[in-house]
Amino acid sequence: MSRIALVDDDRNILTSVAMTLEAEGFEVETYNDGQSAFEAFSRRMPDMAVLDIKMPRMDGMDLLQRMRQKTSIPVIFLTSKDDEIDEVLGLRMGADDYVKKPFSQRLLVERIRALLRRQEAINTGEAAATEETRMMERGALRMDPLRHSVTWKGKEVALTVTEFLLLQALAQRPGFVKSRDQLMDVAYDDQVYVDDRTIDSHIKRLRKKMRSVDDTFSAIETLYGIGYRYNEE
Amino acid sequence: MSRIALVDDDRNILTSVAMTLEAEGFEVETYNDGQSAFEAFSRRMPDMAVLDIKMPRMDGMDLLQRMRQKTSIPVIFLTSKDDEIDEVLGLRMGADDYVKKPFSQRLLVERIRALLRRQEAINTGEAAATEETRMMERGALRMDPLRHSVTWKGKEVALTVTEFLLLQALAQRPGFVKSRDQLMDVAYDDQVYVDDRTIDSHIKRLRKKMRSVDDTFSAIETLYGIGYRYNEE
DNA sequence: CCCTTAAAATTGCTGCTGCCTTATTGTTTT
DNA sequence: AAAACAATAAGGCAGCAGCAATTTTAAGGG
Repeated sequence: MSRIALVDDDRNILTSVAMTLEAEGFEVETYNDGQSAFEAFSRRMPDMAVLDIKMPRMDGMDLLQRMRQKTSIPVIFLTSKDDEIDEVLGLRMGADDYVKKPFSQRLLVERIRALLRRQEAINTGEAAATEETRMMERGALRMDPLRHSVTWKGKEVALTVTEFLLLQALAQRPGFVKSRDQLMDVAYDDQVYVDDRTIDSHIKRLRKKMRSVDDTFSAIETLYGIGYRYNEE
Repeated sequence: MSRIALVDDDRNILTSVAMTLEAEGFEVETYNDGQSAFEAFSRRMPDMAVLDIKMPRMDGMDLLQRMRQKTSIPVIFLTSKDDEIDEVLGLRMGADDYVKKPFSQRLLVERIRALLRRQEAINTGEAAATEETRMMERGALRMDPLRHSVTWKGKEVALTVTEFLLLQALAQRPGFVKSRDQLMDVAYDDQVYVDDRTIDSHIKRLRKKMRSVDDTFSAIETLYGIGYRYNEE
């Protein structure tokens, strides 16, 4: 069974997440800071590591950098601020995934499983089908529901949860209209009513973000009186 | 079966809520503005009314005021801004309840049912036990989960959902400590992790709001290293 | 083709949340 | 006691969501 190292300065995260992971059948070791984790790793390397970015003594970035000189085990970052995410994504510093705080433990477990599966596939020489199958590609749009990451015309676009859900619903069937009501159903729990114009607001912000990548083509079209439609170019 | 009048300028609310209420077995009539509702009411009065505050031609406040000259049927206001709520509460203008937008239809149905029950009890001369049974009283604190309203030392205090849940959990057992973990369980879905300090933040804001009513006594006590405790005076 | 009206886009604002930083308070050690 | 350490409080900030107000765009009727 896989041994997972958990490094975070918040003891509450450590114990709580550790319990969850152990319940899921993983073997877990926990560390309060990068320094002590690093020392332990030099004695015995875990199968994968979950690191908080911000920590006393040695932060997640430093730790990863030093780890990478010795090993290539999968690493997941825990991040709280958006600029930290940018750093993880932008610098391509060797992290395999990241999870934004506050996070659901269910999600973290999913990610861990996904990475371990991929690792397994690599080790046995299989094609890593997991990532490919979950990706959604529609024209120049690539969405990864698991990682919650979106690429538009090759560039990473940071979407909020609501924006992501709406875009996903629209892109699911390019060329078909979706009414605001249908879009609400996707983005909200049943029974919760929000204003029609609120959907418009989210579409507005979506368009703005996509426009910042390419302002010559608008993928989300308005059907006057009906709703919205996603078009491939 | 009860006839309910629904008055709102947003057609989406009208149709959506009307459908729900009809599915719940109510007889529903809808109006786009206060003026037409008023005219209809003068012909035949419904058993109860749900009014949007802000409307063209005649707004909910005006409508209610005119209605009150003829009838005392239960009225629920739909409000979106906090100052509107203050108005409803502060002016005591004869509304029986209010629901904040965005609202869940389930909640609205609950409120309607509650008011109709109370009305029924009044008509038949029974004691209206509904409100009393659902109220929670702990010392100078009164909490009404259904209305989501809180009174501290006689004064209305506006709490957010999270604050309400935390205070409710604490006040449930005066004199007993609750750890941050326990409080998290109350306020958050299972599996979602938030920082310990975030609980502190909510407690901070709770205290601040309660302090603005009375700054000589603090009902929420800190147990160093343990958690928080609610004390009756 | 212009005018009217309805729908949608945009801008801007507010409330809630979560976390960070700094200051304070409480606890333990010496 | 005083110092060292840990936990908490206070203030403040940024992201997100939802809505309102205003402007712009589209549709339909003369």
